[in-house]
Amino acid sequence: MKSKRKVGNLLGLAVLGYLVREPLHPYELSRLMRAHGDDRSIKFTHGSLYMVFGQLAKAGFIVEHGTSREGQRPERTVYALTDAGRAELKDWMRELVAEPVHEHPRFVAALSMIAALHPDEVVVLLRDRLDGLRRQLDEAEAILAGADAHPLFLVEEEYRIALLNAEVAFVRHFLERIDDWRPLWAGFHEEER
Amino acid sequence: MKSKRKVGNLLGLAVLGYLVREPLHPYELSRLMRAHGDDRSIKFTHGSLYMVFGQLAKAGFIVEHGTSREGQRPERTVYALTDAGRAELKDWMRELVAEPVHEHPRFVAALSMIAALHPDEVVVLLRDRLDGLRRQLDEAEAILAGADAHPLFLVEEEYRIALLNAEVAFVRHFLERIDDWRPLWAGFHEEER
DNA sequence: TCATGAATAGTCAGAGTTGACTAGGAGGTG
DNA sequence: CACCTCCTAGTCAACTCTGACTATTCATGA
Repeated sequence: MKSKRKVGNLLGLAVLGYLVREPLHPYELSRLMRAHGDDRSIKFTHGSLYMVFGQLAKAGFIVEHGTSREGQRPERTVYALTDAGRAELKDWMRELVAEPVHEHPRFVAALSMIAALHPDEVVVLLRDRLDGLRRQLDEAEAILAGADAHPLFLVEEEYRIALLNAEVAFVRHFLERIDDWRPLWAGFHEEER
Repeated sequence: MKSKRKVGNLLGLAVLGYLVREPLHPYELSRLMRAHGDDRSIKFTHGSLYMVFGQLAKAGFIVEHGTSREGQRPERTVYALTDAGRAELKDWMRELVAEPVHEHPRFVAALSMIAALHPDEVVVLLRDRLDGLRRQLDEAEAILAGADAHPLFLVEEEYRIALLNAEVAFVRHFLERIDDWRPLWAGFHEEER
């Protein structure tokens, strides 16, 4: 019942998604994705891209579609999608949309151990965090405002903004309650001079 | 300027956080963490725990504190925190609380390629997702209601609930707008029979 | 009392990931 | 026209992680 995907890296999904339109070589895809800002949505380094192409080929989702060369540049291996690849793309997308998965954001880890820091310090740190969240919100809103694409293609940025706003609200609420908890909380830190 | 932590796995942070109270051996910590429900906050498998103990020891954050044995059970290696480990715990916690980091949830990847699916199908999938989110919310709320700990020690569950609610609101809003976008969106899928 | 299963304690192969490195071509500058 | 830097295209070693596996002991009950 453990049926796992042959390629688990979400970068593989992006590769399938681009190859559905036209055959590409890894380096060109790398430029396309950077230009399109896909590194905001999908973790992606230059090195892992070649890995993923190899994995997708081994799994039969893509095949070499010949090589091309431009000027005296090195030869480039162009890949095209297979039918199995097209099917995997659809199936994978369906799963990702329909099934929310319990994830592990870093802030959750920190919150679960927050009592390890003194409340006075936490107040300062959370204010810093609010500044950082504000910067991320500004960045995301600038992207929404500056893009001329249809909102359908910016929906992931809207989602990110929704989560950031929720986090801001949570942190503010947390800050308000720290005073009530201070007596108990500060007690854990008494032996520290 | 790239200063990286010697141990990057957040499970290492949890280990430091527990050892600050008392020396433990890996297996016992494993039980403690499961009993405390820490697997909801920190990704954590039995195997990786031994890895992380090894890494922390190599980095000088913990040291062997002798071995113990109970009955005829196998001998257990007990570890204790060092001063460097105590410092790392504080420093790491400060970073995690103060600096929000751009992360890559799976749903963001799916949203960034959502046009690859037909809008009629997306409507169905998103309703499934709402059901799943509802289940996760019920679970989290049951944990809040059933625990008798001080709210300070449940704050990570409150954060999770805040994010889940934000996602529910986002998905509902998305569903409402699909009709407006349908003409354009369905156009991408015309050539498919 | 003997089997069965659950808990204890840990190892390890294989898969995945990161980031640094190579190596030549194109473009710009003084 | 010599030099420098960025771009193109890809490889690879080292590190990390996952999950399956081993081997022993304790508890249960038929």
